[in-house]
Amino acid sequence: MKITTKGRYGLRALIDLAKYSEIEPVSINSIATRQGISERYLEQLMTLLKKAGIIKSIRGAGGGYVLAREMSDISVGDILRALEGSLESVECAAFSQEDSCEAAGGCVTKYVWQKINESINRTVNEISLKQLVEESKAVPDTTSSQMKCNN
Amino acid sequence: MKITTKGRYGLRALIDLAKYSEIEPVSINSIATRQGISERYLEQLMTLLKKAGIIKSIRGAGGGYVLAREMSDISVGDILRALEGSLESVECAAFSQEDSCEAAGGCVTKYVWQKINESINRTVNEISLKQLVEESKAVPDTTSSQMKCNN
DNA sequence: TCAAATCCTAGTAAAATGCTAGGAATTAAA
DNA sequence: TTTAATTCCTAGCATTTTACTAGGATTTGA
Repeated sequence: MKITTKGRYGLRALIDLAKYSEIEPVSINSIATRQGISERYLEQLMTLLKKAGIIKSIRGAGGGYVLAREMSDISVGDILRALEGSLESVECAAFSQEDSCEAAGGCVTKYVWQKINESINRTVNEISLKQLVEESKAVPDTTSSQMKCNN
Repeated sequence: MKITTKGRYGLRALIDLAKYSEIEPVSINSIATRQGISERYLEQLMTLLKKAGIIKSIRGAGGGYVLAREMSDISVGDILRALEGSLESVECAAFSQEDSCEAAGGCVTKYVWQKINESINRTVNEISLKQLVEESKAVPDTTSSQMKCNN
């Protein structure tokens, strides 16, 4: 029931990207340096975010990444699902098709998993990247690379 | 971000235990058979539930387990936390003591993790074992050992 | 005494996590 | 046209976690 480094680093990277990409594309290297994340590892996270249509890449010298759409239109849910895969706490066949699970009728725990899933997704869908970027601009700028915290 | 077999099997086992322990203690073997769970593995889950004060054990022949308190007083949150450890999606030093984390002041993602944590815990704390047992009694009895589903 | 049960410690194969490594392809600028 | 900066792609790999299995000690009702 933990969010992995993919989600944690990736969200931080994306806030960083959003802040710095208004003028020009932001390179993996610059994000990695500011955030204290391995460049090679971050590269893989950017690929996931790109596949999900959250960021766009610009290749070649002077290239980098920019947001693929408005910050206000990107939710933390979109970001975490892109990075972590489904946020479902339990993946239950009965959720998509009741009859795809033999037990569905007699399964009680199903309701528990569904409620957890709904509450997680509702929560992360309600927070937009824009909110976080604004919060981040309002706050003193601790260079993350200097901190021990890896969340 | 997944609930493991500990939480999934353990919750099912506890619903089973609650249903069958009204008259006499229920043995690991009988739960394991009804639920199609490895006896030896279930043993370890029962230890976790016991340590958490959710069930009591009665040793020796004819022994087994019973609930340590009223079903209505046991939440799914209590059960899952006992089995999975903390349900926090991210464990952040700043949650307990703001100053125990150097980054705390400048950390933005912190708010995201906290909201996810709160929503998960609120959700599972609201569901009682009693509700699930009643639901289970109301529903046709699919022997879980016959089903492929391992949730 | 015996058998049914919990209790306790350890081991272990498979999967997931969190990286690292090497180089190919693209492109702006010198 | 070369060079340097960048993304893109595939693979490898050590460590940790998961999901068990194994062996036996201990307790206790019949």
